[in-house]
Amino acid sequence: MARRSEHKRSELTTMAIKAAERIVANDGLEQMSARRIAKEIGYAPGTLYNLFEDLDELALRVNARTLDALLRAFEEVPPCDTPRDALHALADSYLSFTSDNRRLWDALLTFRRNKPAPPPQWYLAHLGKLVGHVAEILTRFRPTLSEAERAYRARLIWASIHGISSVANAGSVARSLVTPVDRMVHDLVDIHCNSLEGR
Amino acid sequence: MARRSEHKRSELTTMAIKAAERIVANDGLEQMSARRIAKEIGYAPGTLYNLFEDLDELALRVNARTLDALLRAFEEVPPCDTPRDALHALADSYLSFTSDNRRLWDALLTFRRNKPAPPPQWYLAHLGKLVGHVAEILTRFRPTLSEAERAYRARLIWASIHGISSVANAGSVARSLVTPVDRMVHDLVDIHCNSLEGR
DNA sequence: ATACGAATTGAACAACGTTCAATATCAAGG
DNA sequence: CCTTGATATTGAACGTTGTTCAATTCGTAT
Repeated sequence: MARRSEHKRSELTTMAIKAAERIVANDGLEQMSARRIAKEIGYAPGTLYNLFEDLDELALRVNARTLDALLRAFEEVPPCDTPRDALHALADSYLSFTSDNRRLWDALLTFRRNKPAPPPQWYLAHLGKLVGHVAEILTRFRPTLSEAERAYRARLIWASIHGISSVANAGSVARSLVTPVDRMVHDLVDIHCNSLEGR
Repeated sequence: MARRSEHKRSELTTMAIKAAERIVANDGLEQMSARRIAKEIGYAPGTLYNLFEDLDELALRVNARTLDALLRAFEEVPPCDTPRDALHALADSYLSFTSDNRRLWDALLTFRRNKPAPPPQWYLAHLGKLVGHVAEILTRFRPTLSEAERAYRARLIWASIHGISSVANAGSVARSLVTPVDRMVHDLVDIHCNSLEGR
């Protein structure tokens, strides 16, 4: 049976992605199975393989939407008077996003391709934008900093905060070591700011 | 067939753990399957369930050995003149351990119990010792710091470095953002030291 | 109306963790 | 030495999983 009239291919694709996203958000990445997605959109499992290469690709698409949402949250952070406040605002936005979307964020952190492959370029582009928000603030701290140094510094800040938050969010080893997360991130941002302000 | 004469239960247990460790170290956690472990030790899959509750328990035992090894590496770090050097030495030891034992460390970071359960107490004890090494150095930076504050500060340092290194080591999202890891960790340690030294 | 291409299906395959009745072996008691 | 009871071990089986693919069905163009 071919029901090409009910939905066009593109519709079907987004239906599948949204169903997968719903499953991940509610029950976690490990519950996102081909059969369950298929059931939720009313198609057979095999159909998914006409839309996507893998389940991996589908998971990547879900993660892409999550990254997009975080990026949108960043763009809605109101401007601040001081760069220090701006960094704190960004970090707060980050933290509240990851706690509001715990399972989706967890999926982003824990997802692994089955066959090792380099991350898609749009993935890296998204990350670049995220770090770009930090880098932009750095120009206010130190306008004379070279482009490369600013980018590096932004990555350093981003990675250290992302690291703490990921350890806290993941159900992994060291969760108990990063409590309270909020204060730890706040203090870490302060330390970075102090370091940027000259000394 | 019951071959109780060939190996006693405890021997069999360590045989299984070591086989599992070998598999993880060579081919990664995802290759550690009951059937493969059983084949490597020359027993049937079912036997493993006489020794361990789950495969999860077996994975935990493997991770325990990895944590032990890291702890031993920490204890072999030679003493340093300044606390700053001591922190750097600790961080270097951490980094070289995680890169020398990439897959084992990765297993530690990515492992998830199937049925959610609180981490065993010895797990937390191990982590406590790791952070204890940092805390000890902090007394040299600021002898007057209260016990609680010192512990918190140690966790902050440890978690931020662990975070960066885990993001770098994991095949996850943000790997490209944490290059070069060595320099990032070094700089981060320096920033923490600066912050501790007063400013 | 017919034929062709493509979408869809669902059964099938291999692999996984886990269970459990059946079996083989050991240790002890008569 | 044989019997008995307890326990270790097995391997087939179950229910999952991702993925494939021949068969089927539909839309569209001729």
